Parts: sequence; structure tokens; C-alpha cells
Amino acid sequence: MSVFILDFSTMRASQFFISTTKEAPSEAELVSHRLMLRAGLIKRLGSGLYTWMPLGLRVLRRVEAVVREEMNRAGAIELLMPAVQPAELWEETGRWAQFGPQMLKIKDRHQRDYCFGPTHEEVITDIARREIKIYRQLPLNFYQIQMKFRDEIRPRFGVMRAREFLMKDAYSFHANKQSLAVTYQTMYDAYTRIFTRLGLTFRAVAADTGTIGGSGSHEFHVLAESGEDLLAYCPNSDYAANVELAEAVAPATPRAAPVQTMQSVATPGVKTIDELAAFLKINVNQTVKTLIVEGTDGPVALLVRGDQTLNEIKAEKIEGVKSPFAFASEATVRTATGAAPGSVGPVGLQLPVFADRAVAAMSDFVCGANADGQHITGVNFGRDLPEPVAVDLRNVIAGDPSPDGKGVLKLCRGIEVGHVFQLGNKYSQEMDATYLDEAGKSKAMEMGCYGIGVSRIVAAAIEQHHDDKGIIWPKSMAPFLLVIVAIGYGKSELVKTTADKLYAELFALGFDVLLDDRDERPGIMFADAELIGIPHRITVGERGLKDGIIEYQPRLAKPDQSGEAQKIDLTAAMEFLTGILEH
RNA sequence: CGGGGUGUAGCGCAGCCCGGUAGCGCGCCUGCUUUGGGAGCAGGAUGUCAGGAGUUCGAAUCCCCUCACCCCGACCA
Repeated sequence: MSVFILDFSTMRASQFFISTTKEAPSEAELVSHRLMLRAGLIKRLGSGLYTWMPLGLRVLRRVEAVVREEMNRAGAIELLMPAVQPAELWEETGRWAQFGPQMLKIKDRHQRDYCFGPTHEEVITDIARREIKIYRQLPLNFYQIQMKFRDEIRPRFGVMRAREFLMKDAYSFHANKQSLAVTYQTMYDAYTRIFTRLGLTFRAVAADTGTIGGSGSHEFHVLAESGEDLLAYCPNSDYAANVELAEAVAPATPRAAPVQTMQSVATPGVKTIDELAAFLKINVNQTVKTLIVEGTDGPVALLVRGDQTLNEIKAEKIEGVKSPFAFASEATVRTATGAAPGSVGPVGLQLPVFADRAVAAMSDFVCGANADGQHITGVNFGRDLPEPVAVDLRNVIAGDPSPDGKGVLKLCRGIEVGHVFQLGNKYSQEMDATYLDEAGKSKAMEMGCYGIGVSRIVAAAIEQHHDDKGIIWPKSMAPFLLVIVAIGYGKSELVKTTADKLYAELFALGFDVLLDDRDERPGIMFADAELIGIPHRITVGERGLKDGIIEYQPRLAKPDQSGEAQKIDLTAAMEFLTGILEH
């Protein structure tokens, strides 16, 4: 059923604004970005700023409608907060400074500070502390669907990572953690319903909580090769986590006893681990990288096996490592170790040293000698240097054991379209959002927050559903369900009356139907219908009408898309079409 | 912010090295023909060559500055 209130004529292609192109601007690389531009869904105004053209807006509204329905069904209440927020509120939580340059800060005519809201925890917590007095009012879950602005370091991929974007953000308030856990699960389930209804292939993964803070958190990712996030999952269990967070467990086999003696070797010109392994004719996994990073109290050394990579999010959570994470400058490295990066090692190093669990299990390894062009072989913990502090420091890779012990991890890429957090009482404490409990005592509320990137979903859906001809919308997202391609609408009275009649009858039944009544050649209308991705198409032309038939063709991601259309007897057309559209 | 690149007609690009009339394809306009998979013929319109400053008789082209945008890294829905 239609969610739009539209004038009868607005769904005629000749009236509705359609602007498709054969070629996409060269800056668009991602399929979804190219197709959105070619189909005329969006137009770029500036870096990370897009106009949603009429056709694109219809898609956006469809996504919004599904999100709104499921949020309402899950008991959340819609409101709308200001996009512009006063600085004072952000100073209460310390995030005015902490959020940093990602926040667009503005001044009004009185030189008072405001920001264009990148998120709304502060505003909603202010509402909560004013409105919620006693436990009987809890729990409450508010949401809004609104444009956010985040001054991204590098906007890219069209609306996938825009600076201004449409977000659904919900915030729940609770008397206790159990209540929060219940709503968290309700939201988790609602998100699952939303992404399922939108026809997306997705996965929920355990996630890092990032700058928003808090404890429990899951991200919802649309699976796509072009995704910016790397996900680890176990095919044999329900374990799934963002690689940012996925635990790299300690090797099962204990450390082997030392065999070699420690030896210094000259390695002139060797800078990288690969060069080192090639030079010494050893496997990369016999080497140890020593990374000098900024600590809270001077530089800190982190040890990662040569073939593995440092996880900066894990690193910055280590006591003594500075957050946000930063590598030490070359000058600092030299002062602290006596060598340039590339020849640094843990032996004799007068710095706090943390070793990844995999490194802690190594013996007879190779590392830098803290002298330019020098490395050491046959190094062993306990003998040549102190036993290390073993921590999880690295990114998991495919084939690592799953942390739940139920198999081996696989990796895939995802586009983050949703994120649910259990915030706890971080904001309620900082902003003094309290309620009176049954005993009449004042307590800080527990909070949860739940975001969905509405505009990003549009791009993510295209990443998942397209072919060489264009977009293939899931039915729940399509700007129109059916397009009537009228061939020779302006020339043939028979075509015109037949197409008009079908259109009017389907319109009256509330279906989103586009009548392509443009005086274009058939090829253009077919190509546009496919580019725009309308799920169903009927063709009305003299050729079929002389035999009393029209043709039907679905927009499928199949090689036979251009194959034979289904012939429908005109007398049975309405029955056939309503059957298809209601399905 | 660091590194790389691009800016020429609405879109895609050539021209720049080696200074001298600004071009091609698509799109657009007019006419005729065409009309079931992005038509054919004929005619036509469209440029602050990103902006500024310089070198030169002369700059899209060479030099300098600025701006915008894109790509690769750290942030996030």
C-alpha cells in the first residue's frame, strides 16, 4: 500500500522529474554511487553534501517508513529534536572538546557557540532529566529520524559516507540494567526485522563502542565486498565480531624451548619485515615487529608477530598507552631506542613492553637490535629479555581459532548500517538525569542508544542489489512498484487509453505505479526502467494491443532479464497485476 | 591532517610535454525521416579553459599563489 499522498499526475514520467544519464561522473567509483548518480537519485552539492532528487527521496522515504513502523511496533516513541544544539549542553559531558573537529561548530549573531548535531545523547538526556521524575515513568524509548552532520575527515562514496546524512537515532531510559537489557534485546530484534524487511543480507556483530562510550554493543552490517569494515565470524557458531574487537586467542601450543643462541647480524638497508625475512631466508612468522607508540607517560613498545597486524583499538585500551592511539614520531623512536624504525627490538629496551599473545608464545625469534642496520636472531623470552606482559594486540585473520572455541574464524566485509549500545549511566551521571526509585531514593538512569544510517541503507542496498543494467530494488525500497511503459503514448489513441486506464485503476487501488508516458523511444524507456530498478514492468504498445495483450517483465538479477516477456491478456491484466503487486 | 592526483561545454574526455583560430563523443535545440532495446540524415547553440598574479608580442599550454574536487591512510550510521 502506498505511504504517499500524491496527486494523480505526479506519477507520470512526463511530469515526475526523471534525469538519467549514460555516464557517471568520473569521481564516482563505488557501484552504488555511480548508479545513484546515473539514475538521478542524488546530486552532489559539495563534498559529502547531496540533494535527494524526487526519485531518490521516494526511496529514502520507503526506508524511513519501514524503520518507523518497526520502531513503533517495538514500543519506541517518535519525537524530533533540534539539529542545532547549544555548546553548554556538550560542555556538561565534556564532549564539546572531546568530539573534536568532527563536530561542525557554529556561532549565532551573539557569538554564542552551537554545533550542528552529530548525535543527540545530550539533548535527549536533557529532556529525560526534565521530564522523568519517578521509576513509574520508566522505561522509555524515544527516537527520531533526522539529518545529522558530521564533518568527516574524508567523505566518500556518495551518501555512503556523507557529512550530512539521515539517521534514525533512539535513546532508551531505564531504572536498572535488567530493564536496559530487555529493551536492548527488543531493539536488536527490531533491527533484525527492519533489515530483513528491507531485503538486505546482513549480519549482527559484537562491536567496539567507540567515542559514544558504554558497555554492550552490536553493529549491523550489510555484507558487501565494498564494505569499509572487516568482520570476523565463525561458520560453526553464532560468534561474529568486528575485527576491531574480535579477540585473538593465545596459541594453543605452549612456547617451545630455546634452541638457538642469541646472535647479532648486520642487515644493511633492511627496513621492512618482508625485507628482513627475505634477507635472512626465514619465514615472516619468525620475526617480531616492535612498534613504538605514544604512552601516557612516555613511549611504549608493542610487540606483534611479523606476519600479523597491530589492532590500534585494542592497543589504546592498554593501561599506559595513550588514547587516541598514535605512533611515536621518528625522532621519539630514535631517542627512546637508539635506532630508526625498522631496527627496533625489545632486547635491553628501557620502555614498558607489551607483547601480543602470539609473540609471547614464540621462541628463537628475530627482532631489531636497536642499532641501525642490525637485527638479532635466536631471541628468547626469559633468557635474553624478561618474560613479557602478554596481551591481545593484533587483528585476527582468517583461520584463527574462534574465541568461543567452536571452530575457525572466517572474514568478510560489511557496511555498517546499524549500531546498538548499552550506554549505562555515563550520560545520566554527567548530566544529572536521575529518578526516584521505589524507596524514594534518587538514582541515575540507565541508558541505551540505537542508531540506523537511513541514507546509507539506500547505498548499501544498491551495493547488494544491482546488475550491469542498473539498480534492482528490493520491493520494500523501490521508488515505484510497477512501471507502465507506454510505447507511442502520444501517437496511438489505443495505447494512451489502455495505459491510462491501467494506471488509473492501479492508482486507485493505492499502488505506487509510474506511467512512462514520455515521447521517447522504447529502448530509452526500457533502459531507464532498468537503471532506476523498478521491480515490475508492463509494456503497452500497438503491437501487443492488436492481439489484445500487454507484456509483463519483472526486474530480476538474472541473465534472462532481456529474455521473453510474459504475454498477458488485457482482459485479465488487472487481476494479474494486483496479484503480483500485492504479493 | 599527511601522501598522490584532477580541474577545458550539462556529462565523459582530447589539446598542455613543444605557447599562436578551443576540439571530439554523448546530451541539448530545429527540421525531415524513423518508432518494440539507449535511432538516421541535415542544420544549430553552448566555454570566465577553477580563480588570482606573473613571464611573453601572444598563455588552456610555462612559473607562482589560492580554491575546489577525487583517490590512499586515522573517525563513524
